[in-house]
Amino acid sequence: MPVNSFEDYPMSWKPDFSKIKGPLYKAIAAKLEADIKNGLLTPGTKLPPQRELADFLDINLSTITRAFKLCEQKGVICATVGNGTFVASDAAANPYLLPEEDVSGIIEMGPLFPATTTDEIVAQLKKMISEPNFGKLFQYGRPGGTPWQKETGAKLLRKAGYDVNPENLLLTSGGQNAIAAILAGLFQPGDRIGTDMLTFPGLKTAANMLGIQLIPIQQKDNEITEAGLHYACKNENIKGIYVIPDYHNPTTHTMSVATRKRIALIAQKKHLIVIEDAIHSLLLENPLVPIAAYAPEQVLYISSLSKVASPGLRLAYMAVPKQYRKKLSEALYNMNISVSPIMAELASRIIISGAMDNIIESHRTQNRLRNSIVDRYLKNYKIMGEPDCIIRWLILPERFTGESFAAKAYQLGVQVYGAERFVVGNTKPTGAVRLAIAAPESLAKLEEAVKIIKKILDK
Amino acid sequence: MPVNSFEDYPMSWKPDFSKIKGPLYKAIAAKLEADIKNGLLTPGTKLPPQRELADFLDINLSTITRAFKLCEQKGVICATVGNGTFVASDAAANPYLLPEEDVSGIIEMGPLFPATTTDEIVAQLKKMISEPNFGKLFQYGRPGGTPWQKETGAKLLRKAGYDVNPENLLLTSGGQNAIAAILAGLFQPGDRIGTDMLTFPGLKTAANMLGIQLIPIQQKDNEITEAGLHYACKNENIKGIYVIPDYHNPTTHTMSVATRKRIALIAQKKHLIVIEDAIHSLLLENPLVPIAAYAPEQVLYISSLSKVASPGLRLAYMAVPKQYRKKLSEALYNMNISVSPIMAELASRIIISGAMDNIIESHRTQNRLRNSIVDRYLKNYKIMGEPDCIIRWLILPERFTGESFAAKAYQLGVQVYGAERFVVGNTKPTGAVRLAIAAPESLAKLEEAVKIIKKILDK
DNA sequence: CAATTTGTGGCTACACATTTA
DNA sequence: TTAAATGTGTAGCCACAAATT
Repeated sequence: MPVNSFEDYPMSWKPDFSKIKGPLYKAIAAKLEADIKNGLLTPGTKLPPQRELADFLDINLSTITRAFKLCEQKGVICATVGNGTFVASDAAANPYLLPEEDVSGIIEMGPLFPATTTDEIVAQLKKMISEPNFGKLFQYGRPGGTPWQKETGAKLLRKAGYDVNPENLLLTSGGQNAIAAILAGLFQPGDRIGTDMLTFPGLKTAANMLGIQLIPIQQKDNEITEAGLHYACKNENIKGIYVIPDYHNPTTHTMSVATRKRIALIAQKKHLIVIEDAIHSLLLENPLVPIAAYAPEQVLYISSLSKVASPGLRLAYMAVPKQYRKKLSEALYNMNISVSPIMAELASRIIISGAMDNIIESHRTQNRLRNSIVDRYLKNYKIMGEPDCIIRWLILPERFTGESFAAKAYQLGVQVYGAERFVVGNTKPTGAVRLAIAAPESLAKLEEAVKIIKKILDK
Repeated sequence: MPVNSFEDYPMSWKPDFSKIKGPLYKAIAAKLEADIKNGLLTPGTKLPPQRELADFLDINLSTITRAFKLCEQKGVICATVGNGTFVASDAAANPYLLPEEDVSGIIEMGPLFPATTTDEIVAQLKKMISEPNFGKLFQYGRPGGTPWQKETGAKLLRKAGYDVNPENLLLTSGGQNAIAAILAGLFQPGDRIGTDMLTFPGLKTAANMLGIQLIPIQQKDNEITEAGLHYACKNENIKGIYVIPDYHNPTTHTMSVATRKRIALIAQKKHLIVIEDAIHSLLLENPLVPIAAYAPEQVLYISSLSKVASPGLRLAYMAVPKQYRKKLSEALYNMNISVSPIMAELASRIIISGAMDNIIESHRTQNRLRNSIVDRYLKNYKIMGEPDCIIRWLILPERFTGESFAAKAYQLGVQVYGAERFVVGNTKPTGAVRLAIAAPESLAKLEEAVKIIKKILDK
């Protein structure tokens, strides 16, 4: 029985556990999660201090801590020493960026579809298929890729500004596959990874599934600060960081050389595992040198073909420091055994033949064209993103939140994603939406969508 | 300081923690793991009781328990109430069944390569590629597959004796991918899954990576017993089971109908998640009805194309009960986004066109031919496995362990895998080796390998 | 069948470090 | 700068239940 009555105290959460059965801490965690999911506790709400709650429930502080830890690992709350515990900002948002099942009537600017140029790929496949030994590719592939596939991969990465030894490459079934392998193979449940305050939702969902926590790192001008990174290392005990150096998803920001060098240096000193997602790097005409080049022993550099060549290839190249190679090969094996040998071979030929250059160039042309349409209509609004980029980041007027704008747009026939989907931890979401400019099936559809967006903004 | 001196007691492990820094339980766990890995403690060794160790080290019992729990989750020890704690039987074996990097001079009968018949597949691909809309397949695929791909998948599963609603199918990038998705999506670290005493190593490694424990279930005549399963539910608190009903890997056993029904019934009663790996089922001319058919709401049924069509397709069909569909789709998305749309389409056409029947039939013919060679030489030994099966399970004379035989065979130029690689928990490994009869590149090579094996046995 | 052995898991106690005021 | 607020993590206590003797 509580010694004091707390009925007068303003506590944001006053659960009742008088008639529960089973472990207390699990019941508390379950109730907390349920109350968040059903909207009783809204994102950003500050929970009562653990001590106060323990007192109120007349149980030990540690029992609350354990309950809260469970919820924190599920990503529904965020706790900071000295500051308190908060309901996570994205607790209510759906982080899975899947295309809608029924898209009739809706112009899709949500999922990150790239421009489509497949003729050269099909041509290469046709050539390949008529060769006498082609059938052999339907047998097992080599886990992580063959030496020649790695060599062509290295050739591609060089175009992105990273001169890597082919031996250090592993092939994966796409960028997401690489990320999942890194998380499952190099991290444990409960481990922490530092990220930008807004980041790629595929990382969020994978980390969440594997019980790995994402910690937003303090930023200035869209870049991680040195102090913020040091802080996260020392006080948040992060084991690694995830960054998107070029055309950041969703903010489109390209990281400065100074920050790249700084991150590399700190990573080396603190033995951080750096996940460098170069998802868009090949879209840049003159890519900056990646962090991986400054700290090759610390950085897992991922170069996916989805956005620069074709998502259907389901292929990415990952540069892996020697110290992590064995664990990562095993993780990839555990998840997929090997990449598709046909796709791996096809990709190699596209790279070697020079077709890849044409493909990338045609993507750029398409992207520029589409961005010029976007600019034509939205130039008076704050809209981030460069001509070669496949996304734009629209900062909204005060009166909108990301989600409210997205909902309005959906009503009028355009799907966009609000900032809430990209938010990490208890970062306050900015009022912004991401526009996937390459997703609409035609330029006309894109124009139609942009007009609708403009109309909402103008109103 | 310990009150008593334990120097006279026969303790199998007497670590010293007088000058450690950092958390005690972590130090204990690390030391234990290290002593197992470096061979100081051998597989099967009984460790001192937790109480005794706690007394000896003059610390609390719970601290030992916590340390042991860490090691148990890594799979290096196995604890049973009332019985004690043992070093895991496979703590020293390499569970990754990868082909050797340098295979020169060695006949490969280790990794589970299937027979190779690719002409029909290549022909289908050629037809497909010349169609006008082929290029569209290089865009993003639908996560989990398109409706028509699911329908053809259902058609295939019907051949294996499972009449499933296409809606309940998900496509995965192979059988291992399906397993990984199930483990990551439906289980938590620390959860337990019941298995046979010997099982597929790909399950072992994936479970190990994800912190999921495998619990061997008591068997009789190579089949899980009802009592054993009840026991595991009640006392080991298993959340699911993993079974290979047809041509079990590695023992080649095909499960009786009675046991299938029994497992289905218990699964329904105890709400077990049943993972039914039908990896070889399509190789049987008249497959038995799977467990899934008796308990469709409990069973995840996996039908991979690797062993019956081609590993290069990197494709499997998974029948998923409605209650698990969302979580599994998300898990697959987190690991791979989607299957390769080209491979999925190709597989569908192979199935619809009837080419799949020819492919499977030609695999059977090849397998029978190879098995007849094996039988010719080894008929006087205890060798399990039927004519259509791609593996054989050779029970060794007393004087061999699986590993010792495998080592001897390797010396003489044949790679086979010893029982140790398949063992779960602290099961005592039987003296046996698995022969992958379809792996040698030619019949001549197979014959050469079998001769060598016979010579070792005859000696 | 009873006593003993042995591991399990929940809750508690407490020292500590950081953040905020 | 100091004191109060607040979360973290290790170690300890204890009731319990299964397996063995």
